[in-house]
Amino acid sequence: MGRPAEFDRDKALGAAIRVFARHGFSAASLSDLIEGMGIGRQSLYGAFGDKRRLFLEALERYSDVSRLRMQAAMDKEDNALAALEAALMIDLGTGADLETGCLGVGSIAEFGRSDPEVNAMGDRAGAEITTMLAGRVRDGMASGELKATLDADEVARMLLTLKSGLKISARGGDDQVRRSARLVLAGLEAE
Amino acid sequence: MGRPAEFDRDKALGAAIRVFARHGFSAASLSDLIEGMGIGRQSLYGAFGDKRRLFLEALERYSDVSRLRMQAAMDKEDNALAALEAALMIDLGTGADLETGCLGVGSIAEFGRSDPEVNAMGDRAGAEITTMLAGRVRDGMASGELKATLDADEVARMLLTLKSGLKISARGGDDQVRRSARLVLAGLEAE
DNA sequence: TCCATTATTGACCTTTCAGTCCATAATGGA
DNA sequence: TCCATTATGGACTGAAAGGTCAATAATGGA
Repeated sequence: MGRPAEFDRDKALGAAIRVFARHGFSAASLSDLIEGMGIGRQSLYGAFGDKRRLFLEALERYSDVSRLRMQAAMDKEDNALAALEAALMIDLGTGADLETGCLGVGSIAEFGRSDPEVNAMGDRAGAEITTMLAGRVRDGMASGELKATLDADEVARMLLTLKSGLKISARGGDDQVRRSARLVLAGLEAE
Repeated sequence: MGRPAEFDRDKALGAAIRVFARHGFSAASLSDLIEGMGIGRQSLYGAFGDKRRLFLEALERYSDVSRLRMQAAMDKEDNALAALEAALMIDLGTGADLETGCLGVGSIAEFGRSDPEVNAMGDRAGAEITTMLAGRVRDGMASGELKATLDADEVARMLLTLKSGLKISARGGDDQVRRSARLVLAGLEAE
Protein backbone atom coordinates (compact mmCIF):
# COMPACT_ATOMS: atom_id res chain seq x y z
CA MET A 1 0.00 0.00 0.00
CA GLY A 2 1.04 3.62 -0.26
CA ARG A 3 2.27 5.51 -3.28
CA PRO A 4 4.71 3.45 -5.36
CA ALA A 5 8.24 4.71 -5.88
CA GLU A 6 8.89 6.27 -9.25
CA PHE A 7 12.46 5.04 -9.48
CA ASP A 8 14.18 1.67 -9.66
CA ARG A 9 15.98 1.19 -6.39
CA ASP A 10 18.65 -1.05 -7.89
CA LYS A 11 19.39 1.33 -10.72
CA ALA A 12 19.61 4.21 -8.28
CA LEU A 13 22.03 2.27 -6.12
CA GLY A 14 24.10 1.45 -9.18
CA ALA A 15 24.25 5.13 -10.02
CA ALA A 16 25.29 5.93 -6.45
CA ILE A 17 28.12 3.41 -6.78
CA ARG A 18 29.41 5.25 -9.82
CA VAL A 19 29.21 8.63 -8.09
CA PHE A 20 31.04 7.38 -5.01
CA ALA A 21 33.61 5.53 -7.11
CA ARG A 22 34.36 8.69 -9.06
CA HIS A 23 34.59 11.20 -6.21
CA GLY A 24 35.00 9.18 -3.04
CA PHE A 25 32.70 9.40 -0.06
CA SER A 26 33.33 12.83 1.32
CA ALA A 27 33.86 14.59 -1.99
CA ALA A 28 30.57 13.24 -3.33
CA SER A 29 27.97 15.81 -2.34
CA LEU A 30 24.27 15.19 -1.89
CA SER A 31 23.75 17.25 -5.02
CA ASP A 32 26.12 14.97 -6.96
CA LEU A 33 24.24 11.93 -5.71
CA ILE A 34 20.80 13.33 -6.40
CA GLU A 35 21.78 14.32 -9.90
CA GLY A 36 23.65 11.09 -10.62
CA MET A 37 20.91 8.87 -9.24
CA GLY A 38 18.14 10.84 -10.90
CA ILE A 39 15.94 10.95 -7.82
CA GLY A 40 14.80 13.62 -5.39
CA ARG A 41 16.44 14.45 -2.12
CA GLN A 42 13.59 13.18 -0.02
CA SER A 43 13.37 9.96 -2.01
CA LEU A 44 17.04 9.33 -1.39
CA TYR A 45 16.64 9.79 2.35
CA GLY A 46 13.46 7.73 2.38
CA ALA A 47 14.94 4.83 0.46
CA PHE A 48 18.52 4.72 1.72
CA GLY A 49 18.72 6.56 5.03
CA ASP A 50 21.49 9.10 5.09
CA LYS A 51 24.63 9.59 3.02
CA ARG A 52 26.68 7.21 5.10
CA ARG A 53 24.10 4.41 4.93
CA LEU A 54 23.84 4.88 1.20
CA PHE A 55 27.60 4.59 0.92
CA LEU A 56 27.73 1.43 3.00
CA GLU A 57 24.99 -0.15 0.95
CA ALA A 58 26.75 0.89 -2.25
CA LEU A 59 30.02 -0.59 -1.00
CA GLU A 60 28.33 -3.83 -0.06
CA ARG A 61 26.65 -4.20 -3.40
CA TYR A 62 29.82 -3.25 -5.21
CA SER A 63 31.71 -5.95 -3.34
CA ASP A 64 29.13 -8.58 -4.17
CA VAL A 65 28.83 -7.66 -7.82
CA SER A 66 32.53 -7.43 -8.47
CA ARG A 67 33.19 -10.71 -6.69
CA LEU A 68 30.58 -12.40 -8.86
CA ARG A 69 32.06 -10.84 -11.97
CA MET A 70 35.48 -12.11 -11.01
CA GLN A 71 34.11 -15.56 -10.33
CA ALA A 72 32.34 -15.60 -13.70
CA ALA A 73 35.48 -14.47 -15.49
CA MET A 74 37.48 -17.25 -13.87
CA ASP A 75 34.83 -19.86 -14.55
CA LYS A 76 35.11 -19.21 -18.27
CA GLU A 77 38.70 -20.43 -18.26
CA ASP A 78 39.83 -24.02 -18.17
CA ASN A 79 43.42 -23.80 -17.07
CA ALA A 80 44.33 -22.15 -13.82
CA LEU A 81 46.78 -19.63 -15.19
CA ALA A 82 44.27 -18.23 -17.64
CA ALA A 83 41.71 -18.01 -14.86
CA LEU A 84 44.08 -16.07 -12.61
CA GLU A 85 44.94 -13.77 -15.47
CA ALA A 86 41.26 -13.17 -16.14
CA ALA A 87 40.72 -12.40 -12.47
CA LEU A 88 43.49 -9.83 -12.52
CA MET A 89 42.37 -8.21 -15.75
CA ILE A 90 38.72 -7.73 -14.96
CA ASP A 91 37.46 -4.31 -13.94
CA LEU A 92 40.66 -2.57 -14.91
CA GLY A 93 38.73 -0.17 -17.09
CA THR A 94 39.10 0.29 -20.81
CA GLY A 95 39.81 3.99 -20.96
CA ALA A 96 36.15 4.89 -21.16
CA ASP A 97 35.32 4.24 -17.54
CA LEU A 98 38.81 5.06 -16.36
CA GLU A 99 37.51 8.00 -14.41
CA THR A 100 35.27 5.71 -12.39
CA GLY A 101 37.65 4.14 -9.91
CA CYS A 102 37.23 1.04 -7.80
CA LEU A 103 34.98 1.61 -4.83
CA GLY A 104 36.81 -1.00 -2.77
CA VAL A 105 40.26 0.44 -3.31
CA GLY A 106 38.87 3.93 -2.97
CA SER A 107 37.29 3.22 0.37
CA ILE A 108 40.53 1.75 1.72
CA ALA A 109 42.47 4.76 0.48
CA GLU A 110 39.97 7.18 2.00
CA PHE A 111 39.16 5.49 5.31
CA GLY A 112 42.13 3.27 6.08
CA ARG A 113 41.11 1.35 9.18
CA SER A 114 39.21 4.22 10.77
CA ASP A 115 35.66 3.00 10.17
CA PRO A 116 34.60 -0.31 11.75
CA GLU A 117 31.77 -0.98 9.30
CA VAL A 118 33.96 -0.26 6.30
CA ASN A 119 36.65 -2.45 7.83
CA ALA A 120 34.25 -5.34 8.24
CA MET A 121 33.08 -5.17 4.65
CA GLY A 122 36.61 -4.84 3.33
CA ASP A 123 37.82 -7.76 5.40
CA ARG A 124 34.97 -9.94 4.24
CA ALA A 125 35.49 -9.03 0.58
CA GLY A 126 39.21 -9.65 0.86
CA ALA A 127 38.72 -13.04 2.47
CA GLU A 128 36.22 -14.13 -0.19
CA ILE A 129 38.44 -13.08 -3.05
CA THR A 130 41.57 -14.67 -1.64
CA THR A 131 39.65 -17.90 -1.10
CA MET A 132 38.54 -17.87 -4.72
CA LEU A 133 42.02 -17.15 -5.97
CA ALA A 134 43.67 -19.69 -3.69
CA GLY A 135 41.47 -22.43 -5.10
CA ARG A 136 42.67 -21.77 -8.61
CA VAL A 137 46.26 -21.47 -7.43
CA ARG A 138 45.97 -24.93 -5.88
CA ASP A 139 44.53 -26.22 -9.14
CA GLY A 140 47.46 -24.81 -11.04
CA MET A 141 49.95 -26.34 -8.64
CA ALA A 142 48.26 -29.72 -8.94
CA SER A 143 48.18 -29.59 -12.72
CA GLY A 144 51.82 -28.57 -12.99
CA GLU A 145 51.08 -25.13 -14.44
CA LEU A 146 52.41 -23.40 -11.34
CA LYS A 147 55.47 -24.05 -9.26
CA ALA A 148 54.76 -26.82 -6.77
CA THR A 149 56.64 -25.03 -4.02
CA LEU A 150 54.21 -22.13 -3.71
CA ASP A 151 52.03 -21.38 -0.72
CA ALA A 152 48.60 -21.04 -2.30
CA ASP A 153 47.18 -18.69 0.34
CA GLU A 154 50.24 -16.51 0.21
CA VAL A 155 49.99 -16.32 -3.58
CA ALA A 156 46.31 -15.46 -3.35
CA ARG A 157 46.96 -12.60 -0.95
CA MET A 158 49.72 -11.36 -3.20
CA LEU A 159 47.43 -11.44 -6.20
CA LEU A 160 44.79 -9.42 -4.38
CA THR A 161 47.45 -6.89 -3.42
CA LEU A 162 48.64 -6.82 -7.01
CA LYS A 163 45.10 -6.26 -8.22
CA SER A 164 44.79 -3.22 -5.97
CA GLY A 165 47.99 -1.90 -7.47
CA LEU A 166 46.76 -2.55 -10.99
CA LYS A 167 43.62 -0.57 -10.29
CA ILE A 168 45.54 2.32 -8.78
CA SER A 169 48.01 2.41 -11.65
CA ALA A 170 45.24 2.21 -14.23
CA ARG A 171 43.41 5.06 -12.56
CA GLY A 172 46.66 6.99 -12.51
CA GLY A 173 47.02 6.67 -16.27
CA ASP A 174 49.26 3.63 -16.75
CA ASP A 175 48.00 1.91 -19.89
CA GLN A 176 50.39 -1.02 -19.55
CA VAL A 177 48.99 -2.58 -16.42
CA ARG A 178 48.02 -5.75 -18.22
CA ARG A 179 51.66 -6.39 -19.01
CA SER A 180 52.47 -5.99 -15.34
CA ALA A 181 49.85 -8.55 -14.45
CA ARG A 182 51.20 -11.07 -16.93
CA LEU A 183 54.75 -10.48 -15.78
CA VAL A 184 53.91 -11.39 -12.20
CA LEU A 185 51.98 -14.44 -13.28
CA ALA A 186 54.92 -15.57 -15.40
CA GLY A 187 56.99 -15.64 -12.23
CA LEU A 188 54.64 -18.20 -10.72
CA GLU A 189 54.77 -20.61 -13.65
CA ALA A 190 56.56 -23.91 -13.35
CA GLU A 191 59.66 -24.22 -15.53
CA MET B 1 62.31 43.15 6.78
CA GLY B 2 58.86 42.71 8.22
CA ARG B 3 57.79 40.64 11.17
CA PRO B 4 59.40 37.19 11.16
CA ALA B 5 57.17 34.13 11.02
CA GLU B 6 56.72 32.30 14.29
CA PHE B 7 56.54 28.87 12.72
CA ASP B 8 58.93 26.68 10.74
CA ARG B 9 57.59 26.53 7.22
CA ASP B 10 59.10 23.12 6.52
CA LYS B 11 57.74 21.62 9.70
CA ALA B 12 54.31 23.06 8.95
CA LEU B 13 54.40 21.57 5.46
CA GLY B 14 55.41 18.24 6.89
CA ALA B 15 52.45 18.38 9.23
CA ALA B 16 50.17 19.25 6.32
CA ILE B 17 51.45 16.19 4.47
CA ARG B 18 50.43 14.01 7.39
CA VAL B 19 46.97 15.57 7.60
CA PHE B 20 46.34 15.17 3.88
CA ALA B 21 47.75 11.64 3.89
CA ARG B 22 45.40 10.66 6.68
CA HIS B 23 42.17 12.23 5.44
CA GLY B 24 42.68 12.94 1.77
CA PHE B 25 42.31 16.36 0.19
CA SER B 26 38.63 17.07 0.44
CA ALA B 27 38.04 15.40 3.79
CA ALA B 28 40.85 17.41 5.37
CA SER B 29 39.22 20.58 6.62
CA LEU B 30 40.92 23.90 7.21
CA SER B 31 40.39 23.28 10.91
CA ASP B 32 42.19 19.93 10.64
CA LEU B 33 45.07 21.59 8.85
CA ILE B 34 45.34 24.53 11.21
CA GLU B 35 45.31 22.25 14.20
CA GLY B 36 47.69 19.72 12.68
CA MET B 37 50.14 22.34 11.44
CA GLY B 38 49.97 24.36 14.64
CA ILE B 39 49.62 27.70 12.89
CA GLY B 40 46.88 30.28 12.50
CA ARG B 41 44.46 30.50 9.64
CA GLN B 42 45.87 33.69 8.20
CA SER B 43 49.43 32.42 8.50
CA LEU B 44 48.45 29.37 6.49
CA TYR B 45 46.93 31.49 3.74
CA GLY B 46 49.84 33.92 3.83
CA ALA B 47 52.47 31.22 3.61
CA PHE B 48 50.86 28.67 1.31
CA GLY B 49 48.06 30.33 -0.63
CA ASP B 50 44.82 28.41 -0.41
CA LYS B 51 44.00 24.82 0.46
CA ARG B 52 44.61 23.55 -3.02
CA ARG B 53 48.02 25.22 -3.33
CA LEU B 54 48.99 23.83 0.05
CA PHE B 55 47.97 20.39 -1.11
CA LEU B 56 49.96 20.65 -4.33
CA GLU B 57 53.03 21.81 -2.46
CA ALA B 58 52.58 19.01 0.06
CA LEU B 59 52.27 16.47 -2.75
CA GLU B 60 55.36 17.79 -4.44
CA ARG B 61 57.43 17.66 -1.30
CA TYR B 62 56.09 14.24 -0.46
CA SER B 63 57.12 12.96 -3.88
CA ASP B 64 60.61 14.37 -3.54
CA VAL B 65 61.16 13.12 -0.01
CA SER B 66 59.86 9.64 -0.63
CA ARG B 67 61.87 9.30 -3.82
CA LEU B 68 65.01 10.28 -1.92
CA ARG B 69 64.19 7.84 0.84
CA MET B 70 63.73 5.08 -1.70
CA GLN B 71 66.99 5.97 -3.37
CA ALA B 72 68.80 5.95 -0.03
CA ALA B 73 67.29 2.58 0.89
CA MET B 74 68.46 1.11 -2.41
CA ASP B 75 71.90 2.64 -2.15
CA LYS B 76 72.50 0.81 1.10
CA GLU B 77 72.27 -2.54 -0.68
CA ASP B 78 74.97 -4.12 -2.78
CA ASN B 79 73.13 -6.68 -4.81
CA ALA B 80 70.26 -5.67 -7.03
CA LEU B 81 67.65 -7.99 -5.58
CA ALA B 82 68.17 -6.69 -2.07
CA ALA B 83 67.93 -3.15 -3.37
CA LEU B 84 64.65 -3.83 -5.13
CA GLU B 85 63.30 -5.49 -2.01
CA ALA B 86 64.33 -2.49 0.06
CA ALA B 87 62.60 -0.19 -2.42
CA LEU B 88 59.38 -2.16 -2.12
CA MET B 89 59.48 -2.39 1.65
CA ILE B 90 60.10 1.23 2.46
CA ASP B 91 57.23 3.41 3.64
CA LEU B 92 54.90 0.48 4.16
CA GLY B 93 54.23 1.60 7.71
CA THR B 94 54.99 -0.30 10.86
CA GLY B 95 51.59 -0.34 12.47
CA ALA B 96 52.15 2.93 14.27
CA ASP B 97 51.78 5.16 11.25
CA LEU B 98 49.43 2.78 9.51
CA GLU B 99 46.67 5.33 9.70
CA THR B 100 48.78 7.79 7.74
CA GLY B 101 48.43 6.59 4.17
CA CYS B 102 50.57 7.38 1.14
CA LEU B 103 49.88 10.80 -0.27
CA GLY B 104 50.78 9.70 -3.78
CA VAL B 105 48.49 6.69 -3.84
CA GLY B 106 45.83 8.69 -2.03
CA SER B 107 45.86 11.48 -4.57
CA ILE B 108 45.53 9.03 -7.45
CA ALA B 109 42.64 7.29 -5.71
CA GLU B 110 40.92 10.59 -4.99
CA PHE B 111 41.55 12.52 -8.21
CA GLY B 112 42.14 9.89 -10.87
CA ARG B 113 43.12 11.88 -13.95
CA SER B 114 40.77 14.76 -13.28
CA ASP B 115 43.30 17.36 -12.16
CA PRO B 116 46.01 18.42 -14.62
CA GLU B 117 48.45 19.62 -11.97
CA VAL B 118 48.07 16.47 -9.91
CA ASN B 119 48.49 14.44 -13.10
CA ALA B 120 51.72 16.21 -13.96
CA MET B 121 53.22 15.61 -10.55
CA GLY B 122 52.11 11.99 -10.49
CA ASP B 123 53.51 11.37 -13.95
CA ARG B 124 56.83 12.92 -13.04
CA ALA B 125 57.10 10.96 -9.80
CA GLY B 126 56.20 7.73 -11.57
CA ALA B 127 58.78 8.31 -14.27
CA GLU B 128 61.53 9.06 -11.77
CA ILE B 129 60.80 6.00 -9.68
CA THR B 130 60.58 3.64 -12.64
CA THR B 131 63.87 4.99 -13.93
CA MET B 132 65.48 4.30 -10.56
CA LEU B 133 64.06 0.82 -10.39
CA ALA B 134 64.89 -0.02 -13.98
CA GLY B 135 68.55 0.77 -13.34
CA ARG B 136 68.73 -1.78 -10.57
CA VAL B 137 66.79 -4.29 -12.61
CA ARG B 138 69.37 -3.95 -15.36
CA ASP B 139 72.12 -4.43 -12.80
CA GLY B 140 70.48 -7.60 -11.59
CA MET B 141 70.10 -8.94 -15.11
CA ALA B 142 73.75 -8.21 -15.85
CA SER B 143 74.95 -9.86 -12.66
CA GLY B 144 72.86 -12.94 -13.21
CA GLU B 145 70.62 -12.37 -10.18
CA LEU B 146 67.58 -11.79 -12.37
CA LYS B 147 66.35 -13.62 -15.43
CA ALA B 148 68.15 -12.35 -18.50
CA THR B 149 64.99 -12.40 -20.57
CA LEU B 150 63.23 -9.61 -18.66
CA ASP B 151 62.36 -6.21 -20.02
CA ALA B 152 63.82 -3.88 -17.40
CA ASP B 153 61.39 -1.02 -18.01
CA GLU B 154 58.45 -3.36 -17.93
CA VAL B 155 59.65 -4.85 -14.66
CA ALA B 156 60.16 -1.39 -13.20
CA ARG B 157 56.61 -0.34 -14.08
CA MET B 158 55.31 -3.56 -12.58
CA LEU B 159 57.23 -2.97 -9.37
CA LEU B 160 55.79 0.52 -9.05
CA THR B 161 52.31 -0.89 -9.57
CA LEU B 162 53.05 -3.58 -7.00
CA LYS B 163 54.24 -0.95 -4.55
CA SER B 164 50.93 0.89 -4.88
CA GLY B 165 49.17 -2.35 -4.14
CA LEU B 166 51.35 -3.01 -1.12
CA LYS B 167 50.52 0.39 0.27
CA ILE B 168 46.80 -0.07 -0.28
CA SER B 169 46.83 -3.52 1.27
CA ALA B 170 48.87 -2.34 4.24
CA ARG B 171 46.46 0.55 4.80
CA GLY B 172 43.61 -1.94 4.54
CA GLY B 173 45.03 -4.05 7.34
CA ASP B 174 47.03 -6.75 5.56
CA ASP B 175 50.05 -7.42 7.79
CA GLN B 176 51.63 -9.87 5.34
CA VAL B 177 52.43 -7.46 2.54
CA ARG B 178 56.16 -8.02 2.89
CA ARG B 179 55.67 -11.64 2.01
CA SER B 180 53.77 -10.59 -1.10
CA ALA B 181 56.64 -8.35 -2.11
CA ARG B 182 59.21 -11.13 -1.70
CA LEU B 183 57.01 -13.57 -3.58
CA VAL B 184 56.88 -11.34 -6.64
CA LEU B 185 60.62 -10.72 -6.53
CA ALA B 186 61.24 -14.45 -6.30
CA GLY B 187 59.50 -14.80 -9.63
CA LEU B 188 62.05 -12.52 -11.24
CA GLU B 189 65.10 -14.40 -10.01
CA ALA B 190 67.23 -16.41 -12.37
CA GLU B 191 67.12 -20.16 -11.79
C1' DT C 1 62.71 57.14 16.33
C1' DC C 2 59.72 56.62 12.77
C1' DC C 3 58.22 53.97 8.75
C1' DA C 4 57.49 50.36 5.42
C1' DT C 5 56.76 45.61 5.64
C1' DT C 6 55.28 41.29 7.08
C1' DA C 7 52.90 38.07 10.72
C1' DT C 8 49.34 37.12 13.83
C1' DT C 9 44.74 37.10 15.73
C1' DG C 10 39.90 36.86 15.78
C1' DA C 11 35.86 38.36 13.82
C1' DC C 12 33.49 38.06 9.78
C1' DC C 13 31.59 36.71 4.96
C1' DT C 14 29.42 33.79 1.45
C1' DT C 15 28.52 29.40 -0.04
C1' DT C 16 27.67 24.81 0.46
C1' DC C 17 27.00 21.03 3.26
C1' DA C 18 23.94 17.18 5.20
C1' DG C 19 19.63 16.72 6.78
C1' DT C 20 14.43 18.00 7.90
C1' DC C 21 9.63 19.79 7.38
C1' DC C 22 5.50 20.13 5.16
C1' DA C 23 2.17 20.27 1.75
C1' DT C 24 0.78 17.51 -2.11
C1' DA C 25 0.26 13.29 -4.94
C1' DA C 26 -0.52 8.57 -5.73
C1' DT C 27 -1.68 4.04 -4.33
C1' DG C 28 -4.51 -0.30 -2.07
C1' DG C 29 -7.86 -1.65 1.07
C1' DA C 30 -12.28 -0.93 3.49
C1' DT D 1 -15.59 7.07 -1.90
C1' DC D 2 -12.89 7.82 1.85
C1' DC D 3 -8.78 6.66 4.50
C1' DA D 4 -4.33 5.02 5.90
C1' DT D 5 0.01 4.86 3.89
C1' DT D 6 3.90 5.90 1.29
C1' DA D 7 6.43 8.93 -2.32
C1' DT D 8 7.60 13.37 -4.15
C1' DG D 9 9.14 18.23 -4.57
C1' DG D 10 10.53 22.47 -2.69
C1' DA D 11 11.41 25.38 0.90
C1' DC D 12 13.93 25.49 4.86
C1' DT D 13 17.57 24.85 8.83
C1' DG D 14 21.81 24.92 11.52
C1' DA D 15 26.38 23.87 11.02
C1' DA D 16 30.55 23.89 8.76
C1' DA D 17 33.03 24.70 4.77
C1' DG D 18 36.77 27.76 2.46
C1' DG D 19 38.27 32.25 2.36
C1' DT D 20 38.79 37.47 3.58
C1' DC D 21 39.19 41.77 6.40
C1' DA D 22 40.98 44.83 9.61
C1' DA D 23 43.34 45.78 13.73
C1' DT D 24 47.53 44.83 16.15
C1' DA D 25 52.35 43.20 16.78
C1' DA D 26 57.01 42.60 15.54
C1' DT D 27 60.89 43.32 12.65
C1' DG D 28 64.95 45.91 9.67
C1' DG D 29 66.32 49.96 7.49
C1' DA D 30 66.48 55.08 7.01
